[in-house]
Amino acid sequence: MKRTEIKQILSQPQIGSEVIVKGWVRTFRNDQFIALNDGSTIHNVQVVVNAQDFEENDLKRLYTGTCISVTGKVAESLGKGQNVEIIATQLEILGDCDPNEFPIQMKKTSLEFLREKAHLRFRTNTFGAVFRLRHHLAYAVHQFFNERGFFYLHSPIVTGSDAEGAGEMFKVTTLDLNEVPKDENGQVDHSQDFFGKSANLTVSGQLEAELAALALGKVYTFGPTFRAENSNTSRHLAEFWMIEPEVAFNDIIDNMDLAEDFLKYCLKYVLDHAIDDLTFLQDREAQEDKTKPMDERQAMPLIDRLKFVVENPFERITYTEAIDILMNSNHYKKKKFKYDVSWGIDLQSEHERYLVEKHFQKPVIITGYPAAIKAFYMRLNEDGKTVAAMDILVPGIGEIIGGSQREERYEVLKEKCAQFNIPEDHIWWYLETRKFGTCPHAGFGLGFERMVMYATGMTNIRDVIPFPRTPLNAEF
RNA sequence: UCCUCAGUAGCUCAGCUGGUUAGAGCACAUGACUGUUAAUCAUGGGGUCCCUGGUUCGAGCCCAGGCUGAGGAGCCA
Repeated sequence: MKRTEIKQILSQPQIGSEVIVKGWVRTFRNDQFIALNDGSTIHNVQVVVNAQDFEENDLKRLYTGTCISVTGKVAESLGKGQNVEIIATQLEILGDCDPNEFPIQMKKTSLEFLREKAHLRFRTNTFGAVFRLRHHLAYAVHQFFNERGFFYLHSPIVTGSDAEGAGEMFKVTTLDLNEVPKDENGQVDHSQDFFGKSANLTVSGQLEAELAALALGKVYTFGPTFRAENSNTSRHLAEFWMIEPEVAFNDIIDNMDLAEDFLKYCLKYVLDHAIDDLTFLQDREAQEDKTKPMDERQAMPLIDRLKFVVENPFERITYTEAIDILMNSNHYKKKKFKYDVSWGIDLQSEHERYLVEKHFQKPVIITGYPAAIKAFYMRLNEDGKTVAAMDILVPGIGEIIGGSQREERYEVLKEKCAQFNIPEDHIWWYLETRKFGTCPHAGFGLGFERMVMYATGMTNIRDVIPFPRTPLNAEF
């Protein structure tokens, strides 16, 4: 007989049928009731063992974490906490779990502690819920694009390009680091390296996605991305997953529509497919909030927040309007901003938070940033001083999406390269697409973990990726 | 990288103005109970007070340096 997953037993119970369930003990209460979880759902199934039917020595091995296989009959529960339970007839211990060594307990443990036990934290309700939700979101990403005729493009992870300037890069080399070959100028001689030139881990698949979009029409990337920045925040990782759609013939308005539809689709998908896990995380957040001061608590419960985003249009404003709102705010007049506001500045975190969390209290799309503070490939507007860039800001997270209409005009792009000190021979292949059948196109980048944070309500990005890579942390 | 805060039992934490043998809850062991819901009750074992150095008659507590973690900032997704 094959095992039945707990999710199925709980959702479609067949009273009286014999089943085999396998999983990990969460609690063993009253020497009689096992709360068993197999990961298929946040919920446990209650297994009832009558002491006289089993070896006492076996029952003594049932600790939190013990892996067991149970044969038994599905029955209506006599207790109050559950509808069905399994009356055990056979019990096999598959894996013992010494409670004196196993660090995970059913009582509260801090996320910081569990982060140091990354190999075991999957066994907690919280991380079980988070990683099931992460899966659903990833699936929703592919489904969204597939339904709209996009092609999934695998952009390279190792790249010889260092032109994007999106951040510090991790070097990839097979040179002997103890005896690095040098050229006549005393520089590292990468001609002897694996690729015959210096290579790095990618910081973005965008440029490659543009190449493909200018032939396939609509593409998206969804893969790991690496930044060697020494960032120590709850919103940054050295290795994270990024989604980058790129669409030929789209302008900045189409781009905004796509991004808004995309976010709403993914959040609606988890509302429709993972409500149990969301409910657990919502309750967890509510518990957590009770320990916080009033002004740090969530204004809305998690599920309501997600529904609100799904059901309401995002606010769309220009950078210039954003600056006006900030300068006319009481907050500004009372000099509560640490950084001053004037046209031309890069918006600081405090400014973005004010706009999103205080002024609009909903997701906001800001467009038309000054050209000087944005990347070289963004399309110059007719005013000659702003670019067709867009950032989507959400409450609690800040920037979740950054995108733009791309500069498709060869001469303008060459001029921008010169302004940004990007040697043309480094990205000659990118420039060639503007020479051979160029067309307007647009795209954006979304940090997948930021979306997982928003959907789960988790407040530290290290808790929404299985094995977070951050400065000084690559143990697992 | 900068600023702030923290580090005490396996976990979550308390520890007064520097003063005798460092505490609680959970976990664990033993026993009781046996339809429990993070079961409950009783008893018990369990400590490199982050590390190094200093001040002091005396340091978990004060000082200096370091390590680690968290929050915020910058960079960004």
